[in-house]
Amino acid sequence: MKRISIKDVALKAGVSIASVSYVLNNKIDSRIPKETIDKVKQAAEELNYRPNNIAKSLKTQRTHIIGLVVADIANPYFSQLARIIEDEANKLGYTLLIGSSDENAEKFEALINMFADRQADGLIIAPVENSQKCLLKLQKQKIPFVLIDRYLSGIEADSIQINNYNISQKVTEHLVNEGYKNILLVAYKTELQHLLQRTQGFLDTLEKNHLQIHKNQVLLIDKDAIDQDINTGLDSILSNTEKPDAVFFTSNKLAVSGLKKLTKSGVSIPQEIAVAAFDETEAYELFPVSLTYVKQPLSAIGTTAVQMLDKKINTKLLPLQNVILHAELHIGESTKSKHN
Amino acid sequence: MKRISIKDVALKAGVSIASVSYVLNNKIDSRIPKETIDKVKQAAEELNYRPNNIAKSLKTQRTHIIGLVVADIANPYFSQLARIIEDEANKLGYTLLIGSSDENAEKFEALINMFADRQADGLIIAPVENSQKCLLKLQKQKIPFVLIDRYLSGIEADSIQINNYNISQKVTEHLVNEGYKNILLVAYKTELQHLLQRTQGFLDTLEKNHLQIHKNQVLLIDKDAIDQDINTGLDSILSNTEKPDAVFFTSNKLAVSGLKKLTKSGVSIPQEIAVAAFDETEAYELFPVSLTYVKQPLSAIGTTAVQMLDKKINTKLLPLQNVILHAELHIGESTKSKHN
DNA sequence: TTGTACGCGTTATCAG
DNA sequence: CTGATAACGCGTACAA
Repeated sequence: MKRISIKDVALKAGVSIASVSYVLNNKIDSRIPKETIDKVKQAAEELNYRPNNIAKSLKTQRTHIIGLVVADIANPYFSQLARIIEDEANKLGYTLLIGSSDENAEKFEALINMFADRQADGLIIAPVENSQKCLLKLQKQKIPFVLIDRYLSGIEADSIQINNYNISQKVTEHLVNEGYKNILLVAYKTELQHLLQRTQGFLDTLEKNHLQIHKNQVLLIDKDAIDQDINTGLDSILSNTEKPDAVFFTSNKLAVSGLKKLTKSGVSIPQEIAVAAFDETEAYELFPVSLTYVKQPLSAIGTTAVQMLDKKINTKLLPLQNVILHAELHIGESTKSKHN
Repeated sequence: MKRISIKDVALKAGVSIASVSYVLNNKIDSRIPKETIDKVKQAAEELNYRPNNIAKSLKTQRTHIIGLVVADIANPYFSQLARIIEDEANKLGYTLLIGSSDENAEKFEALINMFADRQADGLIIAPVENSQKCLLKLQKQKIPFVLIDRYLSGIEADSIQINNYNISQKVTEHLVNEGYKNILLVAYKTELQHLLQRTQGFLDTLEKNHLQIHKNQVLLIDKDAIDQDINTGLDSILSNTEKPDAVFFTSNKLAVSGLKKLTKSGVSIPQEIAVAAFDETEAYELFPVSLTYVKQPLSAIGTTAVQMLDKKINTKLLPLQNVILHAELHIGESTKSKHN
């Protein structure tokens, strides 16, 4: 019981291979008699013919595969996004290949190469630090791609970003307005632009509000040792005489780790310390206090990414496009002002 | 700047394409002179030759692609599992294709067909209700697959399961031993065997301990309306005179939804009602009381699934294998006995 | 409508 | 025994 090929269909229908191909691809410009069409369709049906995508790809140079590179598919931010991308990709006739880079430039490059070797039609990429050369290579190879979540300085590429600087300002402003004066920012040690913007938005807003910035204003965390750095960092800061009255975590993982730590340290939220976080995750829902957090437009990011990529795949020489989508601030009890 | 093909390498090295193929695939049985080997390797290197996987697949009938069908990649249980499977698959030289079925038999079939059309070498599948015919078709097509998480009655297939019945007994026994006498089970309305076993393990343990089973002992939830069903279900049960003193949730999503509801209803855990849950998720960590939960051996499930599948792909006529892995009970504060 | 070259490796076969 | 030739896998699309 071997695979049914187009040849078998042609034989059964009593027509040529070419006719079968035309009929099955609806390329009936050259008016093929209705009779032939019916014969072919019936034969294909009866034999349960399934075209061989591999042969098709070999000839057409298209695979209808989209590769998605995320930092870690186990991170809810990326798995939620992946799900949205999967659905949109399927809708447009693509199959999704997913890979996790672990924020590691070598793994990242290996993934990109793997996707390139598989001749994915295009890539949706959350780039990691120091992946510029890799992306440049991709551009040289003319493989269409769209950056999401992050972008890199020194790379001119299509991208979808959110208003990181702006929303970070908004969060900070909200905290300031609620009367918090010593706000701690917890951020990653990183050179990723989108994360630096979050920090910058924070700092600029403090300054704008004439709050002086001291050296412990920002706690930097190594992404490879989150729990540990949070533990020692917060321990040190909490034992200080000048404890912060609010903490702003710039990612979901930092927030989850930080909230665990604060709880374990017996800090009451928001009475003792207020908390604001980035991203949205199931975990926030089980925290006893409803959180103030930055809600990213995941659906829009995912669908836009796929649609942009699809357009790039089908159109040569499209002008670069950098879409900025807007995250919104969701206000919860965790930043309820002390003086209200 | 078009793709470099094997022909280009042969030309540059001054040998035949056959020799290039042999050298690059390390098929040097027929002792090819070292000189030729070096020339080929150098030419390939200089031209930066990348073999065309599509052409290779067309000939060899192997794609080195594994398809993974989960209920929803956005569910942390599946995304964590997917990550493990991804890593193991890569280690064995496969690329992972992921699809979400939404527990929907039609989507499920569409995914399976898509993967079959892409000629995945094998599939790792979390089957949905009423997908028997689809799996039988797969067997007829001789596409190797391994079932995970669930299995279906009426299907003889390789599978990896956990000790659902047993661990459910263990959880129930733990609750009984802690002195709880009116335990509510929250489970899905379903015919999926692995979930029924969880319920059965629960019921049998009650019986064994001479606890009478009343009609509200099990709250059945529609998977498509979890929050809603949990809300109304728990409302009704909590307003009863005979309130349960413990609740056992049989999945992570049920637990998260249920814990939200219990908290909102002002139920104190475990003083008023104890809670045990299934699966492990980040969300549990932010719940103010450390939870008692069933920890599935995700790593073992993922790696075993890939290894079994790999073996099936490479060996015809392997005897069926049903691996049972053991989940463990993790005991937290949420089931701390009242009389201690 | 149809014959057929082509996309690109793999591997059986055969000549040197 | 080395290594080149060519059939093959299967659709696509141009030329006839």
